[in-house]
Amino acid sequence: MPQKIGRQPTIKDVAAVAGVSISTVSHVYSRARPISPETAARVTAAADELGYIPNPSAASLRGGQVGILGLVLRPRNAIHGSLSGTETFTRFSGAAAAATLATGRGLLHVPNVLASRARRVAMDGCIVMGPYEGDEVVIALEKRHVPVVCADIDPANPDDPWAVRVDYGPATESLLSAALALGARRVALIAGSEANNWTRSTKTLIQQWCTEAGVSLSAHNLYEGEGSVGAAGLAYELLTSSEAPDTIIVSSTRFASGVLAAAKRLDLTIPEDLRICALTDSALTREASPPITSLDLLLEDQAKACVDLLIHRLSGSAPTARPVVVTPSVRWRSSLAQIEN
Amino acid sequence: MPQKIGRQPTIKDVAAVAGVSISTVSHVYSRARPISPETAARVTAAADELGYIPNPSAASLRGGQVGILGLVLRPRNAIHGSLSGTETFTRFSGAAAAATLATGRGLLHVPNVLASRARRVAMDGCIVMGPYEGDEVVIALEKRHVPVVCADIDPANPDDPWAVRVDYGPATESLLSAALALGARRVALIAGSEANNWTRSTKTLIQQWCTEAGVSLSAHNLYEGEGSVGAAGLAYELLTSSEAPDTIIVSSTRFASGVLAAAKRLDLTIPEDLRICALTDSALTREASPPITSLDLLLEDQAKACVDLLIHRLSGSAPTARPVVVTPSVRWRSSLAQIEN
DNA sequence: TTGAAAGCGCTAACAG
DNA sequence: CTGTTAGCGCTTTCAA
Repeated sequence: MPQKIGRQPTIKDVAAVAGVSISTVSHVYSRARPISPETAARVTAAADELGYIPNPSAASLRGGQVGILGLVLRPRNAIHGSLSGTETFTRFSGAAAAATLATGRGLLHVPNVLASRARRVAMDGCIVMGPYEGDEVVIALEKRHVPVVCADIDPANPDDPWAVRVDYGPATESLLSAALALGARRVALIAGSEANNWTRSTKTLIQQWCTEAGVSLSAHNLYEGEGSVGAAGLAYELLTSSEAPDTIIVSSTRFASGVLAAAKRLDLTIPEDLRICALTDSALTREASPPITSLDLLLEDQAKACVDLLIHRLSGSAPTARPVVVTPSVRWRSSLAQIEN
Repeated sequence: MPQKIGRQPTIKDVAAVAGVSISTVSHVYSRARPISPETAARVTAAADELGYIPNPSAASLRGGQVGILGLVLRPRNAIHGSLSGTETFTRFSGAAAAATLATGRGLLHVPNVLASRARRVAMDGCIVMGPYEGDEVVIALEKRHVPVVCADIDPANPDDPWAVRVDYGPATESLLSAALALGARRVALIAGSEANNWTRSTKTLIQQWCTEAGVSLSAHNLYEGEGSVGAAGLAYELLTSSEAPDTIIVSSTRFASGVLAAAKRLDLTIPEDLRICALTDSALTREASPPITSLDLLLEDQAKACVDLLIHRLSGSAPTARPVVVTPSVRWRSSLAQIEN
């Protein structure tokens, strides 16, 4: 019986044309059981003739996987910001896509999990980048029975075996040591306002280090959306106060631009009068004058590790014995030079 | 009857607990018909209790859409190259993701459509960026009955109503006019080797313009993978030949870096001795010394237009009366200054 | 090596 | 406003 017009051919049509049962056609495509070469050829020919393509939704309905890994970028400024401000996210997404595609799966930017108006989409598992403390997206996803892997831990869930951990310790420490060696005595931190581990953990590390080293620290939080203008204002205020810092650490690279602007306005020489460094890297710090020393968060490594870990999780295996850790490194530039040994 | 253990709750379980029929449960989620508030509440409560989530594969099986738009980046150097070389693709992907998410759908990086080992994934439609002439991916997708929208036309299919067109004419023209006004008499073009419209169309436009303007042109093709090193070699060769160009137009921004290196090696002053411009833009041209005049392909506009056009196509509407066109603009920098009027 | 048949979880007539 | 029921297209036992 020929294919009915106006309808996409189904496995039934192919079976009819090839003169076999639908289960045979199914097995030709799923390769789940041996099919004689002749039969396979007949089926393939019939399928080609009809333009048959297995329907992925139907194929996965029976409990199979859909071949899609989800990705959710949590930081509020992801995607919607301008290019330079979102380099972190484009680097991560691009690397995650490359790693996922290499496995034959697709990578999906998942529509807002918390919005009831957004479509519910099928996925085998999901990567959540930069989860907040007790992240509601992670919770919602788990409620949907979607296995999740996080890039950087949820601060409320530090022992999650299904997170790729980011160890900010070594890089933060060498940043501070270098600053100290260069004469830093009064450090100011302009951190973002997001309740994620990057913000939290670096802040804690810096506080601890300063306490131990006997270096004074004034810590400030600024919403990332304030951008360079907001940071310039705050930096100007700090730098003209009676207890002006000699070193400013910023989280976002836009904040770095702002601090640079404030320093210029005050005619401060960098790094002599003021040392600056940033806790992430982008074109804004690389191409600033002077270029700004920054943490490279190794987003490509993080993304690749997340994809690997998620696939591991999907295989049903137990978590790896030791956690997956990525250790950011410092990109030394003239705004805060490395100590020569 | 309580939910069987070890199994995800289905619509049936919810119906049983809520004491309603499965179609009622279905309609509570699909909102396809009115449900009394009380019933809806009972259903929702039961669903919450059981942790029920509608299965997206089953929901779409009936012929509905899956809420996913696919994206395929055709140029060979997409994704796999280094960051600066792939700014084009990250800009496009990021913008496409943002535009898609804004509609409540997800954006999927589609696993290799041509590889039989890659998973077949469900999608409602697909954006193909930078199709080749008679692109086999587009053909394969259409064979799968996936509606396609292209970013930039397939050179073999110039009248495709389902493509977002990129009009390179005005920008190319003003680039060349500026070069002429600055004394250009011998132009060299180092174009990429990809058989896409960007490569083809800009080359043709440049050839035509040079012929009409009586400017000599030597056109060369170089595989994008040769990068700046390859371009430096070719540029050095050209610049030391008896008929050295006074203006070099490159397609990729890596080629621009190479030309710059060759010029430096030959101690040429830019733009006095040699004028340079690029047919796309990236950090490599923005941050070069001197900065290099480039075409901004307005990837964000292209991506947004593709998402809109694809959604239009999915709605079953006829193509728009007039084609969707994006017109790139020139970013004037010192390597080739704009004419003052 | 192949076929028959029972679903997978949900949607959408149709009936009330 | 709600229930019944027949599939959506495919996978997967169970038989042969």
